[in-house]
Amino acid sequence: MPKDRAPTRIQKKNRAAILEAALNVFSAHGFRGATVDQIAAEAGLSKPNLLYYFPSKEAIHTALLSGLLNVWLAPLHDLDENGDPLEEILSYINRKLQMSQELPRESRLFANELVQGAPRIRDNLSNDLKSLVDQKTAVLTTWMDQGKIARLHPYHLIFSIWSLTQHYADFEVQVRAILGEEDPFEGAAPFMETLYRKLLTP
Amino acid sequence: MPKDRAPTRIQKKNRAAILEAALNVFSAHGFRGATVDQIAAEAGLSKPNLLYYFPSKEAIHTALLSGLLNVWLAPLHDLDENGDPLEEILSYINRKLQMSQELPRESRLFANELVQGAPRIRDNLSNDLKSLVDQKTAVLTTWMDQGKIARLHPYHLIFSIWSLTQHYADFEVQVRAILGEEDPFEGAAPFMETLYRKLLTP
DNA sequence: TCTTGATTTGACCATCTGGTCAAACTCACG
DNA sequence: CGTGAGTTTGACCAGATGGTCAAATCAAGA
Repeated sequence: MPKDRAPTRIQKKNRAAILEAALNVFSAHGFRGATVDQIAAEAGLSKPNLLYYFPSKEAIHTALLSGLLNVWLAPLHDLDENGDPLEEILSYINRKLQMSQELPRESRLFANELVQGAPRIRDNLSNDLKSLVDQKTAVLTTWMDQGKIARLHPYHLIFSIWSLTQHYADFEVQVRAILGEEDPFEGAAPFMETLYRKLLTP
Repeated sequence: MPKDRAPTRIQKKNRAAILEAALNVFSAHGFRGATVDQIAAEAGLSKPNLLYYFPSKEAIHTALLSGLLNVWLAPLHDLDENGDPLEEILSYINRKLQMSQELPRESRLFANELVQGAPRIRDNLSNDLKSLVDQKTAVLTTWMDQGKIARLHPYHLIFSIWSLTQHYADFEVQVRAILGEEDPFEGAAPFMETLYRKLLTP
């Protein structure tokens, strides 16, 4: 393990390669289903070499998840209480849908973890996520109080956005098995726009 | 392995115990994350004894999945083209939501499999599932043509129902982390009823 | 170029895991 | 109660897996 100095050129390159490989492998097979050998091979390193950069399989997973959590929550963070309510929400939905399209591995990484009870990120859920959601549902509730959007259960409104957008990444095989050649996102975007316009119009 | 005669009392009891235990373990840890020892212990059998009833870990998983696929698809199968369109769809949604509540392990079993690319049930998706969905989307399209429900992309309408209802089972930890003590399904049912009434009203 | 710290690796280890097998035990039934 | 089929188990195996370590190699600054 290198000293705690500034990372060298090689360290930067290899750490990045490892995290990229780990994202591939963990998102496709889950934590338990992924092997260190697999990640090392995909990163173009030997196993001992990989373990020179991260002390354990778990450490790689943790580094990956905590690094991505911010990326993952950014769209919700951006929801602006001073913007136009309907447009803000629709824009949030579009960003989430775009992330499902452009970052499906990240989506499945979290899905894998959550489906199995989130044993390695439970704390993040109860703390960071919970407080962010509480903050934003307060905004939603204000908008409802002002009659700017329809009155709905704010938590379930958020859940619906998450589940609908992430479905296309998390269950991509199923979506593709049913749609065949048709591009999932081409239909998804207008469907969701219609859905939330109808739902949120007071 | 016993002969292919009618199963004995002990065979029935043990096979059932194994499948029940396997449902617990596979749904909580995924195929790769589950161990035969774990399933055996949970079923109250020794590992060799378990492997006397099923030839391999994979065989248990297959038996479990194929046995549950019918249960899982039954609500969609029941969608009746001769019923009242809106009520039929709302009733389908309620049954799906109820399954999420009463059979969360089954939901997570499929979710685990799907998130990882459904390596063991790909065929079922492209065959059974695809044809059932095609059949039912035809019904939905007819209803739309007749102006009885709003015109929407029928596949995405189905996806939305799946994702919204199953979200509460598959990502239960997350839902609970955010809702706290509040019962998820108490809010989910009316939320979804409102959503789909607004969405489907022409 | 030399030196020193950073990087890489082959060999190795303990444990876990799916699966096998022969021997022992139990049960139902004539 | 004897017997043969059905059931259970301890001991075992091979391969996979996470991780270690000392030795070898490499890279960059003095």
